[in-house]
Amino acid sequence: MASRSKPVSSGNSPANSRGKPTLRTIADITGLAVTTVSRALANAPQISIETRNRVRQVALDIGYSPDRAAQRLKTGRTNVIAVLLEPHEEILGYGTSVMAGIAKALQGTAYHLIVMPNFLNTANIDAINYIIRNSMADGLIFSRTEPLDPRVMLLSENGFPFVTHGRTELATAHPFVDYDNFTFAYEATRRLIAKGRRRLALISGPAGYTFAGHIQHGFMTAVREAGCAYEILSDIDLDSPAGAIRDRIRRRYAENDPPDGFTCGGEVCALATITGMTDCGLTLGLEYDIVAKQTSQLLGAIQPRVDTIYEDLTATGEHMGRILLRRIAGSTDINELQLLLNPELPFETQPASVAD
Amino acid sequence: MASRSKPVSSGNSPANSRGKPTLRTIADITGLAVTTVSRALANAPQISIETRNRVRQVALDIGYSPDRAAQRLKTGRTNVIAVLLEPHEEILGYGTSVMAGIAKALQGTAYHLIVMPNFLNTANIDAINYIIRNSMADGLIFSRTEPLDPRVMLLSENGFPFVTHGRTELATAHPFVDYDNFTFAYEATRRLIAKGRRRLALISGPAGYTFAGHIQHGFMTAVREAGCAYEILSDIDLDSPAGAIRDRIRRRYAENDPPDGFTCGGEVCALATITGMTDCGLTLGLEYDIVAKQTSQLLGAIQPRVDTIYEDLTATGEHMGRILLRRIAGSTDINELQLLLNPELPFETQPASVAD
DNA sequence: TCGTATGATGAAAACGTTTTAAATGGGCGA
DNA sequence: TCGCCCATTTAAAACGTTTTCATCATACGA
Repeated sequence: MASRSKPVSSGNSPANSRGKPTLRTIADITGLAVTTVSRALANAPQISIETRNRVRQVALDIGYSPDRAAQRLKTGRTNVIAVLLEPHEEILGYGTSVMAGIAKALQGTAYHLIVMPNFLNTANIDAINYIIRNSMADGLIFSRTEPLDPRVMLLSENGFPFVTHGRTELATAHPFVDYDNFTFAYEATRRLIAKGRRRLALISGPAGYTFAGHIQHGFMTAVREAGCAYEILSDIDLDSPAGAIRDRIRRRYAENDPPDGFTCGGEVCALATITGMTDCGLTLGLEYDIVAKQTSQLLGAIQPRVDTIYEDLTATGEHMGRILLRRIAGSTDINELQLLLNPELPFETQPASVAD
Repeated sequence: MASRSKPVSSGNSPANSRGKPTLRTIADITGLAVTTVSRALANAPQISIETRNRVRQVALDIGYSPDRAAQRLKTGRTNVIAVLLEPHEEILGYGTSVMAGIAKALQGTAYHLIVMPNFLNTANIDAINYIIRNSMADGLIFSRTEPLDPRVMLLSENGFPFVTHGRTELATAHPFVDYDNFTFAYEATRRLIAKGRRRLALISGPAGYTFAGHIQHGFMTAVREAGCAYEILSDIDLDSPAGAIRDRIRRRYAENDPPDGFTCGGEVCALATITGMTDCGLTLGLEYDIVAKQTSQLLGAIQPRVDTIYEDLTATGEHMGRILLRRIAGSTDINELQLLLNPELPFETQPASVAD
């Protein structure tokens, strides 16, 4: 009894020792117990509806918000989503767009987005191990999957919630959002063919990534259907510095039977290709054409004559965020955890967008 | 006595209920008290050196790492740095570069980087208020300051540690990292003049931001020194869509005395300018010149004839991170909390880089 | 031999939550 | 009237740290 008898509504005592209102503050004001307040705020059915409302009102009045550290300590949930940032993502705002999307999905939830950059250019399996072992997040998002991605395997084995940007060829299904790069490359290449181009070249993603294979597959399917000459430009890929791509194009043009149509997996690489061709005295739309994947507004304005197919990275991020939340909430229904975005459809009409 | 007598080294008991080793685990293994273990790991001088080593070894062996939530709850420190992400930062990887730099500075420390995107296009004063009130981070980083930036005022008043990318004109000094945009614009414009250009135009930052003023000031100083004709292109700025800039250039060229030299504050805007001029039948390096600020490898490779002056955003981020850590650690020495990066010097030779 | 300074360790409380288990009191059937 | 159940509410423990204060040898000067 002598120990801490309830101060019975200490009136205007607004906060605790640190100055921030806590459950205890609300308890003192309402005359309820901390337990009750906690339950009321959690909307527990066992608390009477009047009490719930009263508590909520007081919480609002004094500007209460729960202490994340305490919640995390008690529940074991971190309320954190981690995104692995790759060096390649610096270019053209890939990372920023995706993160903006993720953040959008996380808006209004208790989740925060933390960024874990991968400095070592290694596969970031160590970072993932670290995150799992120290339970630093409730879920993980990363991009650029490989067909047999060791990161996916590690996470799957540990039952750690994650979503990838990109698919794998692993037996066990896992949550992902992916852009249909096959269709992209197929359609892009067909557009070149429709423009009358017959000697086609592809600048694809870096070898080893699943999406690079999809792009090549789409390209190959289109050129074989049409029976065109084709080549996949060696020594360079989407991640190559623009200068390297430009030089490669110049070199290629000096050789026999240069391409007259380019399927480019990215904007920078399209610009670099144009630069190289311009240096050789060729004009886009006249002697050759380009169809490129577009992920920003840059290309459309700079080079309107580059035909593009759009990939909405912010939407991708938003989908990944939503799917991850579902996964964390316990969903195992793979249908609502996987999403293949269609190059044609705008964001609004995508299925998962209306799912919740 | 009956209560919890020490299990005296329960041998191979590796972890707690949740499966993660804790201080208690180490305490049980070593036979020490939790207090002692905590102190040993904190390298407290009162703990004998042998004990410290032994504890550290055991911690290493069992893969202990402290629970952030518990630390945070107890100490009130979050070990989190928040960075406010602006919409404009999607373009050309500004945000990603800066974040990569910040993360680099945070590497090896206990700090995590969390991203708070600013969706409302408003001044993000609300987000900052939220961060302060709920003590969601130990420090804050944001960019694009205004001369009388209300965010800076709010944070200063609350004594909340922060670093800005950009200066203000407020009376009370605050930590910042800034690029010397005056010198950039001054030198850029002088280069145009040196190339013989005499009708100069500027595409500056959006009105209202401090750095836009600096750029204009540098530009004006150079053109007045040389007595050239000049103009600051109205209706557009660095943040304008590339298409808008291109159109504006075309329109301007249709009028009297079009410019023959452009000082561009960014790469996209330089490319858009080139596009507009090309549309008017003009060739870069022949009829006109451009000097632009470069923040990526894009422009150099695409348009080598654009003269550029480099701003290293990753380095900027790294400096901001380091300065913020100093500030959080309690430094009030304004000399080591402010840094004006010189356009000429490469990163390695900057003062703050060697400071620690 | 005693008291005390010293160097090392330990017990317990606290941070703010959630959760398990228990208490309270009224209503109701028998 | 009694016992029981239901609807609410509460007490207390726990999550894993850090920190305040206390304990305990041991050594030391007298």
